[in-house]
Amino acid sequence: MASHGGRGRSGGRPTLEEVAARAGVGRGTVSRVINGSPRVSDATRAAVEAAVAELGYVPNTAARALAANRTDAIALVVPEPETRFFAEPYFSDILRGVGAELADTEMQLLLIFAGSDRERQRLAQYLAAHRVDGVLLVSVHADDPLPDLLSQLEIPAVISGPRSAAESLTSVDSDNYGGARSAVEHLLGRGRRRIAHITGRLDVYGAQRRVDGYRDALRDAGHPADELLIEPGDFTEEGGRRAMRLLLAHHPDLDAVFAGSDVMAAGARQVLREAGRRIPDDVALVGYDDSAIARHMDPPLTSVRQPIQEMGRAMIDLLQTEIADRRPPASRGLDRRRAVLPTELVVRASS
Amino acid sequence: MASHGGRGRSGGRPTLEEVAARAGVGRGTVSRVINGSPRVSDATRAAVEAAVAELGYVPNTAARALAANRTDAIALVVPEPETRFFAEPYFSDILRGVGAELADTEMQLLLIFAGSDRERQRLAQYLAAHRVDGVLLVSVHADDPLPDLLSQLEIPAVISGPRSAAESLTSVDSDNYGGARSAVEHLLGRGRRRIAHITGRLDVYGAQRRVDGYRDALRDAGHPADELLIEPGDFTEEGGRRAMRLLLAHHPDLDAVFAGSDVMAAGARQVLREAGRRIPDDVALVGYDDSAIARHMDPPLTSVRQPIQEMGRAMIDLLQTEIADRRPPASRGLDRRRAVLPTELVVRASS
DNA sequence: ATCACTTGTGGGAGCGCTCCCACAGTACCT
DNA sequence: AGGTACTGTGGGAGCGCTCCCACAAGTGAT
Repeated sequence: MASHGGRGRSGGRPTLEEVAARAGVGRGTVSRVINGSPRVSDATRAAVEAAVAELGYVPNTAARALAANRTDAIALVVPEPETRFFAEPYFSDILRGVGAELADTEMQLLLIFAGSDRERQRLAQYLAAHRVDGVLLVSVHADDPLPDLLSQLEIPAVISGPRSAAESLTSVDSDNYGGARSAVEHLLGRGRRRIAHITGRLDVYGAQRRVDGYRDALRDAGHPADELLIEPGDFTEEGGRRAMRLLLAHHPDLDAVFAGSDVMAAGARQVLREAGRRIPDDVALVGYDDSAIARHMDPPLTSVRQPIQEMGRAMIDLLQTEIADRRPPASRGLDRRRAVLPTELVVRASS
Repeated sequence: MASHGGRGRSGGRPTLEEVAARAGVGRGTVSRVINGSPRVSDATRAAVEAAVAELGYVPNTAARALAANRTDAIALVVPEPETRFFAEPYFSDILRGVGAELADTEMQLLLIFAGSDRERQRLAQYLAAHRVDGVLLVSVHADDPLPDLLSQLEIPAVISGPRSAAESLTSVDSDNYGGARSAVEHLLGRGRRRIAHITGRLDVYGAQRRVDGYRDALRDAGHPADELLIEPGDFTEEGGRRAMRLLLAHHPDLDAVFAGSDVMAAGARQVLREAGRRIPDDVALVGYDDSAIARHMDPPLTSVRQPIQEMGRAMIDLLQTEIADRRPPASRGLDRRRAVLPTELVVRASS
């Protein structure tokens, strides 16, 4: 286990060649062992592994990247300013999910913010230099040029939250439609009838799908949606407050609010409380994301849980496949892959 | 400006050699231009730059890393679980500061969490592979083995928040002692006399220094500190609550609280409010960090501002120096560098 | 005119790997 | 006996740079 600390006589790090000499084999064989090729006899493998341990050999990443034309690194690109990244639990949850999935890999994860023009400039340079094997995109707006840049540079990419039903990149999504439906059906089941919806940014496809789910749930239950009860938000707490104020002003009789995110629900809650409405007695409240905010809200917030961990896992899986597929200049099929993961309603005291 | 998109005929990315051929010069000359060497005539430089633009040349990072034995990347290592990273504004502030300073550099910043044993394992591998030129360490506890590992591997490192007065690594710090003094002097100036202190984790050197500043400010003003008014916290909100409860129970006559962080001040505020104490009328409250929390608290919190941006700048500066110094196997002097930056008291309604 | 230096330039060597071809050895058919 | 196939192995070539030596050309002192 313990490396004897015995480095090559030159004081530098040991190389493949030195390991090979020590193990009494050729350079190619050591390379095969290091890379887990099956075409090595057990005895040879053992000898090489012993030499590796004795010398404390660690492969030189740069040499490997140069020779193999891959970097073993992928980037998580957040096209938002850092402030939003830290403010929104969604991002850190995704990061955690991806990180967990990557933990047993050799892959290195890079976190790159591309909120400002300057940062985007840097990112473009970075991608042009092919410093990563693939890219994970989160929270991309409909008009963002990034996906085009990526396909132009032929860099494998997976997007979380497709930009539209016709998303051209491989994508991972949660079932926004189904999640919204289950939230509204839950409220209907609790006897609520005047159910408002504070939407997310409508240039985000997932937010649209939640509106669709909200509408369809009401319609299918025989209570077609009152379009006026749909108030656009923007995923921020302040947006939630603003929307809630408008809703209260125009529809004082509402008895439930389905917010497109927990953060907006938090804003809504504040306004409701200031208006003297009790939760859930007067107005039931349901959020989306099931973030830490939901658990710590007073009262605890019913919310739609997205399987973030699984989404991270799925993103990595798909990206690895893309990377592997692209290695030979394959027939880049039009079979864009797409994963949609189920959501789960977590019922708490707010509804 | 616009790259014509004309890649080498082979469809791959253009190489130095191709740029050289196009510009009618040798490979070495192109390399000199790319790396900004002054030993190139203006005419040649212009020709090379034109060729670079026409071909859309971007240097191959792996080849450069292999040949030059450097990676142009540094890591920001956070020896904490990700959750704490996202919960504490201090980290994101530091990240922002470092990121801003790095924006005009070619340097790439990597964010690495080393909270769990598994993550530390990975980090050790990572460092052993020398995948970064240097390391920025934040929030390291006194008994952490990481600094030793770094000096063993001879990886340049700068630590933010030295572990002790005898810190062996190059360090950047804010003037915790002076900051605490100014907070206490401010409270004294407002006529407060029973000033309590909720400390940070005392295995963090900066937290100790704040206690020292608190003590000395009181002593120098002729009101030696009542040691019982010093209550240990742990930088968390819950810790702030706990400490505040104890303080109120044992010292109901206190008229001011100096908390070692804004987060703890938020916890303290909650307990004070629940106990019916008005802020600042009954009890004045001062925090530390001047984070977003301080601005958004009700009432807004007086807090000691650390020049995070400047600290980030200083860390990068010092690290770059370390990296440059180490390039030739220099006489590793014992002249450990250390920067201490001044703090500023931001007075708001809470005091 | 000679020498000594400086400036700008070209290109060889080499960084530490991966990829792949060559080949020895063994096994199992014809 | 020859063919065919597969397994395990060694080592050459080459990835795209940087470093550095060599050297031509110019400059100025002797």
